[in-house]
Amino acid sequence: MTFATLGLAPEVLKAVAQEGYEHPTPIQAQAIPHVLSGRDLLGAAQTGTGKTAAFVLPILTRLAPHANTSVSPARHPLRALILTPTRELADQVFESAKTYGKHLPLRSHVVFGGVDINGQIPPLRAGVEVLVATPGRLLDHVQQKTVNLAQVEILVLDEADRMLDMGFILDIKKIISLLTNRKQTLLFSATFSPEIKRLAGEFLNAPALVEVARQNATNDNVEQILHPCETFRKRALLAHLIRTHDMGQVIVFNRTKQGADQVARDLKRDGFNCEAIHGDREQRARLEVMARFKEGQLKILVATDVAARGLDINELPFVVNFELPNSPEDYVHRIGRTGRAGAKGVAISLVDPGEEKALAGIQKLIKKELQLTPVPGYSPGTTRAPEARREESDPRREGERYRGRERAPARATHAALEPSIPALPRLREKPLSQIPALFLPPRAPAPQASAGDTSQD
DNA sequence: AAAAAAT
Repeated sequence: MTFATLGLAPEVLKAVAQEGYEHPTPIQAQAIPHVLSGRDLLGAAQTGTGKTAAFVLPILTRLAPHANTSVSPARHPLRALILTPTRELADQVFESAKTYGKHLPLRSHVVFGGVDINGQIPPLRAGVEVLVATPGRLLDHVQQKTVNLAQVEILVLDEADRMLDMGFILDIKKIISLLTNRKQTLLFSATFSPEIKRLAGEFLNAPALVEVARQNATNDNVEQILHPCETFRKRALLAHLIRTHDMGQVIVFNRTKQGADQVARDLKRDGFNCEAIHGDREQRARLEVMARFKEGQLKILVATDVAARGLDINELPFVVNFELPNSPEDYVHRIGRTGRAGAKGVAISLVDPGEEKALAGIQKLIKKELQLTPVPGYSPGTTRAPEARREESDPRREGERYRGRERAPARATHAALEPSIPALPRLREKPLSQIPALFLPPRAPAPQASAGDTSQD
């Protein structure tokens, strides 16, 4: 199967080829013909499956025959609208539209909050065929009459589950009510709650169903490791894990913005190449941090759940949950940042005693029993230093207890834990000098150098 | 109870 057989416009195919893509991913192969045919679509897919291109490519193709180069706004009616939950995702989808539409005389634009609205107005006035937006700022533009939605034919609701979680339902309904010329609606969601089904039932017309990931299930490519850890030891354990695993790049998820700042500050102080991203940071800083992380220049991204969904980062090998998320769905999304497109990934979660309830919810959602693996020296009841661990353990004595556990896996609670589970299988003890990637280059001794950059604005 | 998103 190649892109050429899918019926995409030659200009689009050219851009796809220039990006180095030859073969569509499963969701692209399934979705593109449906979108081209004009049918509504319900897509069950996480980001990283090639979902964005699965709708961007056929939408550009559908708009292409009518494309013209006139500068008159009347001749550039807005025809495709893509709504996303987060600003970063909007920007990312926009980049994709720009890239794949570069050989077409179509205009794309993106609007989201957190940046000056005045800068967004001239391009809108000049006319764009494709607009990517977050709901709040789009409605702001609608009120200011800087955008007219009446000619929109194609609507995409990207990460619809997230938009509902974030309380966008009324905004979305309001926006849809303004799309009086809507002919085709595409709805993508990673999970399928009753609310999503209701939304789909209300706004989709006999949709084609395209599914690439199992519903509410975690990717088998992701190895899930959980370490019990007292809250106050978590930061030390995190540093230990980063030092002893060859992580390459990693996102460290936190539950709160303050927590993310704190962790980032600590890691930075220890010389780690890291930055925090969360909703309290300036939009410009958020975009900058994301850009550096995607380039590979930044190695450790300390994030809240703003980064849990939608961000498409190539081949991210590791994800760490410094804290478990408040909602079990977010756990699925977080660990979905790794193990992408066939590659193996590892998701490590640090679980303190207060998080057992959250853990139970996660296990219920993913229908999978998760084992807690203590890390000696960091987990409750384990006191030996990590270095001393392997030699000192008595395999036979430990084995008895461990084998019993394997036959009837203990529920993953602290109460069930014994301080005796064998060493981490993946632990790679390497001299720090051999894994410099995670560290910043040594800088000139400037006493003030580390102050300020991650702290809140 | 937290995060995200319009100001």
